[in-house]
Amino acid sequence: MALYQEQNIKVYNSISGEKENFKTLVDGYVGMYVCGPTVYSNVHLGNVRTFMSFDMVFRYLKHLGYKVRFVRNITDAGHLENDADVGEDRIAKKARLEQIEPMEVVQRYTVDFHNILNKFNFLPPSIEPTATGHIIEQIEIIKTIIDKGLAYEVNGSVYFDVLKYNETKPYGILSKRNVEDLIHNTRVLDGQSDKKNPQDFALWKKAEPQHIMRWPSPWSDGFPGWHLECTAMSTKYLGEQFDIHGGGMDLKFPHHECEIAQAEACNGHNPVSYWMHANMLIMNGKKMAKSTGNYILPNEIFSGDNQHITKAYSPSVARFFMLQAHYRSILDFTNNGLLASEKGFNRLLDGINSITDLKAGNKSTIDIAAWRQKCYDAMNDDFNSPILIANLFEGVKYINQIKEGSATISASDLELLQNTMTVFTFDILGLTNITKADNSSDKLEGAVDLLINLRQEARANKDFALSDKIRDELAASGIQLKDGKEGTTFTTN
RNA sequence: GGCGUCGUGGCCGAGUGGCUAGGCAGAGGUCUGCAAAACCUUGUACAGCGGUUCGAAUCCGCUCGACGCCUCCA
Repeated sequence: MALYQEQNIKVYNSISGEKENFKTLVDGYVGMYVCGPTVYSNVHLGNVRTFMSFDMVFRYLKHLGYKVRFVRNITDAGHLENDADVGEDRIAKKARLEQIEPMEVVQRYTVDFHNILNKFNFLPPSIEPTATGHIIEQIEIIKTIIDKGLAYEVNGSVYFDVLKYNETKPYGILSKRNVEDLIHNTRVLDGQSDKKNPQDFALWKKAEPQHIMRWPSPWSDGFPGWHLECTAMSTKYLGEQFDIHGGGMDLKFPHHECEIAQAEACNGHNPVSYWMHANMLIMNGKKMAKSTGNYILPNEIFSGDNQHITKAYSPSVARFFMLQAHYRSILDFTNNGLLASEKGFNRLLDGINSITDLKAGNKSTIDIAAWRQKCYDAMNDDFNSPILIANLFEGVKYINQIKEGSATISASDLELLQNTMTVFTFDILGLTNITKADNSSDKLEGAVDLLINLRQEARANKDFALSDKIRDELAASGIQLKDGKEGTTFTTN
């Protein structure tokens, strides 16, 4: 029996606004699509948070024994500067600014994206398709929607007819908007005279003569609309209906709303069982966004080279910081928050790393099985990582109590404790055991051990001037000695 | 203006109609030659005003405030 059959998983569905029991379309399998980045500049920390939330979801579902096909696309074309649908393609604009080929921009920032995600210990998705690799599929969908009378062509561009669609299927079910409001509240921008109505959106755009990124189509040489890419790729790899569609909260409208409309128009049914939206990472109380300049790059966190932070933080500390908040909550990025997370994370690792020193007794004074289930309950409740982390600290408390002798544990429970701590911390939360890796530098360890021994001798001889000199000078070069019951250890920073 | 989310103790951040979130910081203690570290214990709370209820910080209404979306954005 697979783990997922033993657990009662609830997922918050954006479309209903409620936590729902998680039931997959095909038993044992999960199809999950997440909107990936537009690769026109370096990925910032806010982007990372969204992808990290779904990395955690992916990891947990896999842990539960589901066979998960996780598709996360790369948007490498079709993303317009503004939604009047008259803007320039973002990639093409960047290419012209930097005097390089559009695909060079795509390549550079795709590599950057993967590098950053690797540093954060992301699992690779099952499939990572690109928009430009699916032009044919997108054209086919447009043809179908036109045939059904829900899209129209004007001057080589094709637009989705929102009002026509709304006559049979409600437009706005995800973002809780109605077309009436949209008509009254959509800003009228210059240059969108091609559209019948301002709320219509582009499925295909004719390329202007100077536009470099272009593909042939029945309507014009041009490029596909942004919303259509995700419909084409999710349909191709996950089918007309699949289990989970994720993305940032800011994509709810219009992007995901348009996806629903396109899929309904093309295939005749709702494409997605569970819509999941990760909330924003903010800084200085404002949304982190490339377009406003209010953002921090992951590499700046690793190097400490940013005005908003006082020191460098490891990727795992940043990951821990973000997972300490629920994925549906807004999270405020602060230096104090990271400092607190760093200390807490180190405490968690110290606890885990000392499990191997614990000695089993005859019986357990702690109910490990119940505690383990609490860890599952936390994740089952809409992937509540903050509660899980609170439970892991409860585990650290158990470890310390056993170490101190105020609690005892049986051999089988000890194994369960260790397994639970490591599985949830490393496999599911995706954190890495950085202190262990750092201290495995053998040469340093040998040298410091020598000094530790010299200091012990000095202390035995009550030569505290020498012992303190060794301690202080090591500290000055970033090596901190820790006197414990079992002898002296050290950490580097 | 419309739609939506939120307002928790010094800070971050969960959750909940009655029963400890957790982390960091603070306080006390254990250990130590002294420290540091580590560990143990621990106080302070649910924006304001009304209402529902035996009971609300948790539900409802209003007020104030913050943020997001409504235009590209994870």
